[in-house]
Amino acid sequence: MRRRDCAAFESIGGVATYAPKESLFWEGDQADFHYRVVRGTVCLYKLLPDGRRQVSRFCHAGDFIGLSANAAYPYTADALNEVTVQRFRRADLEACMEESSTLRRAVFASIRDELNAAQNQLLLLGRKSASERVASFLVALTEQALRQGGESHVVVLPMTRVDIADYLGLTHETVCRIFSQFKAQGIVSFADPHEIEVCDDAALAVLADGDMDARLCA
Amino acid sequence: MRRRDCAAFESIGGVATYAPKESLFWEGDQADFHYRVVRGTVCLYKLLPDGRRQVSRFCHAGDFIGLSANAAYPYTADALNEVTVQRFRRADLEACMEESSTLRRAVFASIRDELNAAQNQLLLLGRKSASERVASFLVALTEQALRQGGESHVVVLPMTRVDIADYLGLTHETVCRIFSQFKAQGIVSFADPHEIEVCDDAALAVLADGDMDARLCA
DNA sequence: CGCCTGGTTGACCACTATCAAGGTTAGTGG
DNA sequence: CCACTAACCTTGATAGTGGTCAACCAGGCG
Repeated sequence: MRRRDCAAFESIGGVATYAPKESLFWEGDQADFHYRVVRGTVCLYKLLPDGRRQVSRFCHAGDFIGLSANAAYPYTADALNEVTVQRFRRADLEACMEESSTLRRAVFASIRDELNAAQNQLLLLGRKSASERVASFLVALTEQALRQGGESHVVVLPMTRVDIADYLGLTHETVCRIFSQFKAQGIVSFADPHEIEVCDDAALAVLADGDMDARLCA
Repeated sequence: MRRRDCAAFESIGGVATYAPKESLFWEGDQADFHYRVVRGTVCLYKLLPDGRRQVSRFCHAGDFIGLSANAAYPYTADALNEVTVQRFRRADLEACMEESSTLRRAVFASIRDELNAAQNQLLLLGRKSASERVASFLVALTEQALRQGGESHVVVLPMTRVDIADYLGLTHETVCRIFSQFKAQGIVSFADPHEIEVCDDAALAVLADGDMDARLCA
């Protein structure tokens, strides 16, 4: 989105900040606002009545939140760390979209990316083993770090092991064990559990989806 | 979408038919077309290199296919039975969307529904037990049958046990076993494995997500 | 008639969840 | 500055759900 195309868009959005563990909204709340992450990481999740939790997405700078909502939010959104967001009244964003085809395309592209990511996650949850899931997670994080201009192979994890487990459909114990196993195999290395250095990204890519071709691209 | 709002939309779409097991397109194909199902059921799925398969959606009459595609289709689409679709050149549909805000809203609502469904499926695959998955599947099918004006409690399954298993992240043996178990418990009943009568939809709803409140709604 | 696909059921086993204990770190209050 | 506490992380032992392997049945089609 070029600046001039979304002057109205920029103007309708107020800025809000949230402390770690604070909720932007709860599943079932009336969805009056859309959000866009400016800084920090937001965790979106659904709960079953007995407390089982599935994290559907971690949102980083630039990501929209709430685009898929109908009347009510279909998930809860928690800030994982210090988070800054733009916040728009839904009606305002929709009005703006009527005006600007550029904004329309941006929003459309965003929701399409979200859908693609969800479909990849379906494959992960439905068919991958625990170590494949963790490897896929690390691969996705390194790719994201690269896109954001990161140079080193160190991935920063703002979320806890429980958050990761609830994202990957595992338990936190299993996530721990597999991180340890990858460490023992020399695939990753870390002292701080929230800063993981990827030592062998080719091996990780192979583990992620059994694709031997990934090695050729290394 | 009212008829007059989408005259152009109707006019750009050619009609195509596919035989059972025929593919509309393959994952990785250049995504030149969008589709809309008129009749029959289409199965969308992704494959891992070793052949493991995850069905991401079954598409019925009215569903759009391919809206989430970027340059390439992110999944393969197979006809499960005799299928009729409308087929649009992507560029044409996009041009039409620039013109008609009604079409835009319809497409947007469609992709939003798809995203919501995917997020529910994430919860199912990540956190539900085998019997909860099968129960959820049957509940979704009965709800869909109701929306389509169906009166009886008989659900028609155009897909095989393998398709269901690949949708629910299980094996076909497990799906069979749980159908048999539900039958033994008097929750469903069937002679033909593709026509399942739901005898106790309240029990099914409870099984689907452990929500005891579902009983109150019965 | 015989093959092939799809469905069902059983026996066994592996992967990952569960339960449990201990370690580390950060934050808090004395 | 240090003791205390509460999260969070890690590792081990055990168990259970669902996968794997195998056999058999039914129906459709060449």
